[in-house]
Amino acid sequence: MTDALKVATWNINSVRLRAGLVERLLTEEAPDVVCLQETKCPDAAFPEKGFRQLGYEHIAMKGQKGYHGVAVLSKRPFTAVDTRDFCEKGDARHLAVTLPFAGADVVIHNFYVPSGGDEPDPAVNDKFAHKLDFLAEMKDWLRGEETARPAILVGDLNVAPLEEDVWSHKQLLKVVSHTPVETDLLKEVQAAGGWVDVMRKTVPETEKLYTWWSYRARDWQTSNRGRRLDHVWATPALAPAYRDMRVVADARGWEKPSDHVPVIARFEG
DNA sequence: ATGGTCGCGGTGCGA
Repeated sequence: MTDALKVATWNINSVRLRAGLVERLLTEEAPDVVCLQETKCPDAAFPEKGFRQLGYEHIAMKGQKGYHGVAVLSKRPFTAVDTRDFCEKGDARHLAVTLPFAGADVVIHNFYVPSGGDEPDPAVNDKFAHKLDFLAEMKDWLRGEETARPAILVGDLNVAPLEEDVWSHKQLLKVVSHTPVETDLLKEVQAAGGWVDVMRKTVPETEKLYTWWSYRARDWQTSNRGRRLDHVWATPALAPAYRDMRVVADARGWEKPSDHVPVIARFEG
């Protein structure tokens, strides 16, 4: 007997404003699990009714007013829900749900890593210092016991680690999201836990791959100055179950879009 | 050419 699991991740940039877009994704793609970031919504105001009506009856959320916020919508019940307060700032940037897949309990981590502001110098920019601290804490925590089991990590990591994860490696070397200090640190997080960057199993590192296009471009599609800020990782125990993934780039052209698009990964075991 | 656009909450801040 084989089991299949379709996991989506999407920085929605206000779940209340774009609940209709989430419902469109649920209807058109029917993922088993959707991890949302930047919900910008207190838990009491989360627009869950429409999601439940579409069969996503299991909802974990960690919201805060106006900023950040993560949530997980699922067709399958959770056996556990946890959150960790990275950097002890009280920010809503992490949720971990556990659910059954192929006879085992799989942990799905949903992350919203701090964006880091404009100036890539931790000495003068507290937001960039926070981002580096957050990534360092991920590196220390997401290893050993935490990664010795089947687990998936998704989310907006706000770092485009590879040269072909940005429209111009050279022009973005001093731009927050692609500076060497960040890309090196993100690769250390990956290596420390043995995490596999499964998106790059489907699209080789030599090919461009983006999940985000700025609102500031006149025409996102024509200028196509994208970055891969959203990621799907799997532990070595789960990586063999990975099948494929798709970046739903069309969603950048939907009405009143988020600046990020969904990534949907499929596992079979 | 080094700008530009969003969402939130309430006219500035974070992304």
